[in-house]
Amino acid sequence: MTPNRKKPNINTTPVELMPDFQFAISVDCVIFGYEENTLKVLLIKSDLPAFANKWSLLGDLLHPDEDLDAASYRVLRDRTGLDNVFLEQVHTFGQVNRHPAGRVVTTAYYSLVNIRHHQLSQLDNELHWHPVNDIHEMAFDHKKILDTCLKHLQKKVQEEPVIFNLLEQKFSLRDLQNLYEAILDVKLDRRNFRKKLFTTDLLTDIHEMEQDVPHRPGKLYTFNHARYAKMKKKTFVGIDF
Amino acid sequence: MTPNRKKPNINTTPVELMPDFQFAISVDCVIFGYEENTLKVLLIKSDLPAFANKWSLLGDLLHPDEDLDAASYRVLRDRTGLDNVFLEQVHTFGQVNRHPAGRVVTTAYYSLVNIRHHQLSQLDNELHWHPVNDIHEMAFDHKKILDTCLKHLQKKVQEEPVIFNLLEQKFSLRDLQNLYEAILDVKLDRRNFRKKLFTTDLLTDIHEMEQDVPHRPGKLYTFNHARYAKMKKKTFVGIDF
DNA sequence: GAATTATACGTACTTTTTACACATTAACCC
DNA sequence: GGGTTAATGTGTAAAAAGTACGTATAATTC
Repeated sequence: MTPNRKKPNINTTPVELMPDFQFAISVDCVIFGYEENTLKVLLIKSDLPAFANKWSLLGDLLHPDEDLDAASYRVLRDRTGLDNVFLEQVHTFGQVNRHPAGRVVTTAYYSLVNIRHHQLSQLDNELHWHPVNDIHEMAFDHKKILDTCLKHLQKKVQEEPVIFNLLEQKFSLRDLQNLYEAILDVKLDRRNFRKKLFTTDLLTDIHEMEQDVPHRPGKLYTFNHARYAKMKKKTFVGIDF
Repeated sequence: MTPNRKKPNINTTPVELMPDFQFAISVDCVIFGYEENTLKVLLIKSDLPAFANKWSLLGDLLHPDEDLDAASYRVLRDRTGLDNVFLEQVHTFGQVNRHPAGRVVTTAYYSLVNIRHHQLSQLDNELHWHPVNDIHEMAFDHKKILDTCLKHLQKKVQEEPVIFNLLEQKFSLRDLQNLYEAILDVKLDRRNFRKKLFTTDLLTDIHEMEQDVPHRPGKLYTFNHARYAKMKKKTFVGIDF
């Protein structure tokens, strides 16, 4: 636990650095979005020859004077222009040979963003939203990271109302149900879904209706952040397996 | 994401190493045990002057040719002599100044062991089991790590039957309930607890009774690993917040 | 052997989950 | 403009799970 070495500086010899301070650390962000009834993830074409034409998560190396969490926020901000978005650490991947350029341990985060709230940088023409279910091969161990984050998301949306980060501010119950179904990959009963959601008391009826839909328009709601903040956290004590 | 540098070797200059490969990575293990109706954690006296007389988690630096998970298993094996025990990654802590010796990012794991199944090394007279609730100050950011892992454990024991790792192979329902109560810090109704546990069908009645207890002896049970393995994982789909 | 204490078991009540049916509204098509 | 289509909006009964709680039994202690 204790690296009894002084902080390396420009005069530090390699021998002094070795073997403890020879690691690189990166963060990788699984940025989820939702569009056309489909859960998507933002990917970039890998810039490594070893992974030519493979898609890669958005990541970067941790800077020497940067907190780990800050690095993931930086990646997200730089790539999407978005700030103050939902971002959570999931898991750290540290297989010896996971990166061809050397020993790079990476910490995976996932983020939930509203696709329409940002513009992909014009410069980033290698950046694209991909339906999560269409992704089979990726660079590095990124498929494994994606799978891990997706499982985490599936669990999370059932425990906390983070799902609203993926929707427009105003949404119909149908939108919300479609999104749950897309993430969880299940079909839900419409009537029981509505009942359940209304008992949470977190939806505000804004007395507006959907516009330009080719069927009877549904009511629009917003997520009541204030009420959720005040909600006493469910001190769930049960055994459930 | 791409450190375009060659793998460092003994001839690599510091300038080449900087700034990417100047991190150290450690693992820290929160090793939980259960004794005298109390949840405990295995700690060691910090060997850093900066944290003299503070207690510290068991950890070590990641070796250059070692998987991250392997490092945590190594720490556990070296310290407790135990192998094949429950061990799970929880979170990675990467604040810039969390370690006085330099930039060390640490990945926290927690483990559940049976205190009586191992002997603390005679050499490790600085190693002790501490009641979790008595710990207030620790070295580094280890108190925060401990708290994070404890919360994780509290959630986990309600979702999966990992708790049996902390008990003897044979245990009474009272033992089991006491342990749940110690971990979750709640009082449970004895009758409902029994009912719930029996519906899981994971306890095997071995037709033995407690010995040498100063009251009516209870039946002893074992955890049915085989049945749990066969149990189809509860594909829980619900919204619960 | 009476008092104490913990085990073992059962039942009524409440809450949550699940399954399922019908009327309503707006767009579309002829 | 009226019938068709496809979605929204609401209600109710049965099943399952969770909660509260009473009493008999077995072993120890004094």
